[in-house]
Amino acid sequence: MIRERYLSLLFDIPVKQAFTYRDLPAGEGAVGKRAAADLGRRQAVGFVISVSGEAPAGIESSRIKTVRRIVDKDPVFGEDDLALAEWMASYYFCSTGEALAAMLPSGRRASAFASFGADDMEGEGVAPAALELSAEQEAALSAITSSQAGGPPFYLYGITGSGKTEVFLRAAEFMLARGKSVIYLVPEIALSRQTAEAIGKRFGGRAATLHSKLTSSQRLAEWVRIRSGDAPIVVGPRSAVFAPVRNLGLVIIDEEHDGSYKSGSAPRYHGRQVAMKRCATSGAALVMGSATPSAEAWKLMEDGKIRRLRLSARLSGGSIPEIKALSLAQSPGCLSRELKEAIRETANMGRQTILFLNRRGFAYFYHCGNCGFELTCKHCSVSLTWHKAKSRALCHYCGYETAPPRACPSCGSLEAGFRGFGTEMIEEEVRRAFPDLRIRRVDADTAAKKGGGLEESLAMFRSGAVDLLLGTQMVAKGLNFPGVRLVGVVLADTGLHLPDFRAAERTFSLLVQVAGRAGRYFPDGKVLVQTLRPNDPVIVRACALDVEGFFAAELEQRRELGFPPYSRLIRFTLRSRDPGKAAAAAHRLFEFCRRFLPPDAGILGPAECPVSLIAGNYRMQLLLRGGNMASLHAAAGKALAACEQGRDPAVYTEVDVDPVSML
DNA sequence: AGCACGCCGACT
DNA sequence: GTCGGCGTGCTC
Repeated sequence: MIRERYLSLLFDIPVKQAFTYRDLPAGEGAVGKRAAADLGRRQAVGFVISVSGEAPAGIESSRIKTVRRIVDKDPVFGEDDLALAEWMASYYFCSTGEALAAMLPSGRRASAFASFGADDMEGEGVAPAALELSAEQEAALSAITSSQAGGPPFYLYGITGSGKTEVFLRAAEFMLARGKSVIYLVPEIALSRQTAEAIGKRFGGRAATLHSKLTSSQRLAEWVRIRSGDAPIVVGPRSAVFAPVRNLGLVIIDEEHDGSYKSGSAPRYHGRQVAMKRCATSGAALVMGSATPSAEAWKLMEDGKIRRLRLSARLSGGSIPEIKALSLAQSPGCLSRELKEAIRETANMGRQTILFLNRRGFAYFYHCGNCGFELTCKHCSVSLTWHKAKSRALCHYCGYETAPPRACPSCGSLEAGFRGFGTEMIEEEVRRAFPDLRIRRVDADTAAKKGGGLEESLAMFRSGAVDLLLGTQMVAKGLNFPGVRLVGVVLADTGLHLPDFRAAERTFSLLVQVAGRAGRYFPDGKVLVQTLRPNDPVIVRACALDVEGFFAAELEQRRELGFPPYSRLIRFTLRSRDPGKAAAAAHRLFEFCRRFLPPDAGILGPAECPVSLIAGNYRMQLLLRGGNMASLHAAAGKALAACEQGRDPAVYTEVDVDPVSML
């Protein structure tokens, strides 16, 4: 008689516990495969992490169900993958099942794998012509190719157009030639088409690209192709860091500073952190690059823990464009006289303009000039934004909308209304000022329309059918087009005063990236930055492209305030319908943290989150801060475990290790 | 995370 | 009297 076999399954649920099932009679269950099973009243796919002949202790035999079906013929994860998932689970306080789900192809969202064949390459070519490398590029490449396993990571630091991509590609070629695999991370595949195309051209059928618009069968097929070794180079966003390549030799992180490398939902991992872990265990090299490194990376370079490879020369003779800050303080509208003149001049030359804005909507907030009242969302605490096309005020967090009051609801004054700059408002002003120009607006609203509003707009812009492109960060894609001469940043300081210690870093980075790209693609052009504070050092240094100066000042400030990179953070968010319960839970957690925290570490809060109410949930936050992540982490773990006993079930606790966004 | 069970407000 | 809101608890 065949002995019964028991499978231990992990599921993609926030439950840190394995579930035992009986294997099918044929005994197909094996470690590393997925199994469909009844979990409660629903069916779910779990990951088999162990097989045993012994009945498990601590559960009556009658409660053990039999697995419905074994999904995979061959295992989809191995011991090393499980080890990585377990590391993620402990580091990011998620379940191992959630970590595995993020790593594997049928995981809930995003990550899809597609082959990048020659037929996929449309659009203007990114010349893969094997030009000779500059001396700096050569030096950087040889530093990377001669590195030893276990050595420090490298950082290609240089302005846009200094040839980082070419060094990345050569380093990749070097690894492939030695039979090793390469993972090439890019911020968001939609925003990195150029890079994806360059890699597709360079490596053809050996490259796989990940993106979200694929069927699950295509996904799995590509995943198998990568795992089999047929696609030794993989390009994709943060989830590509899990690509099941064989014999990993190199991980590249392009635009390292980009916030999209940090996952916004469980498991809240950082692609850079996972890459470091994978490289450390596999002995692969790690190379990052950006014109505007993150403050964390900059500090590591200063300390010599990351090797900085500087690319200072601008290739192909491109010069840096004129970057000028314009004060908007006196201007009645949202376009200064000088910006209007530049738009006119550009149009007269038959060239194109891009206007940048980092906020959507017609206006920012409802503001009463008499009593100072602001209209905010009744579910969330953020300002409502006026959408003229809908004639409604709406909340960008929960979607609540309402008709805006004519008079101030607080004091009845008629001096109340919407103030600020949004894409719609600017569109209106630009259209009024330039009725003869063909203007197109691109933002989250227009891009969300199916039929590819964004792609269509960009195609029109590229072909010259549009004179002026207007929109949020996503119009950055248009910066690659040769017809562009003028880039206007409508209000540079909008992000500067957010309640986030990284606000200056992000504003600086955005401005330098915009200016750098503008310079790369139209060196004869102009970048005009409108600001209410033309003398703000962040704006001044951004306009001067003074990265060193910015970080010298910024790091000094971070050091004084004790923020990263001079400390590490763990953020707890406690949310509940009931503000009192959220606050009580936050205080309870605070007490436990205080008990377990080492003396050199501190606690910030508990305090209301900067956005204290989202979709009817009150949010409190608690920040643990310390110089040593290991002890901080241990204390957080103990505090959370202690909180489990007698916790209020009406409060949800979220943990974010190394948070990137504090909003 | 789902998903059901369960206990309080406005409808045929 | 029921339909349905979402608060609470469990999942081998």
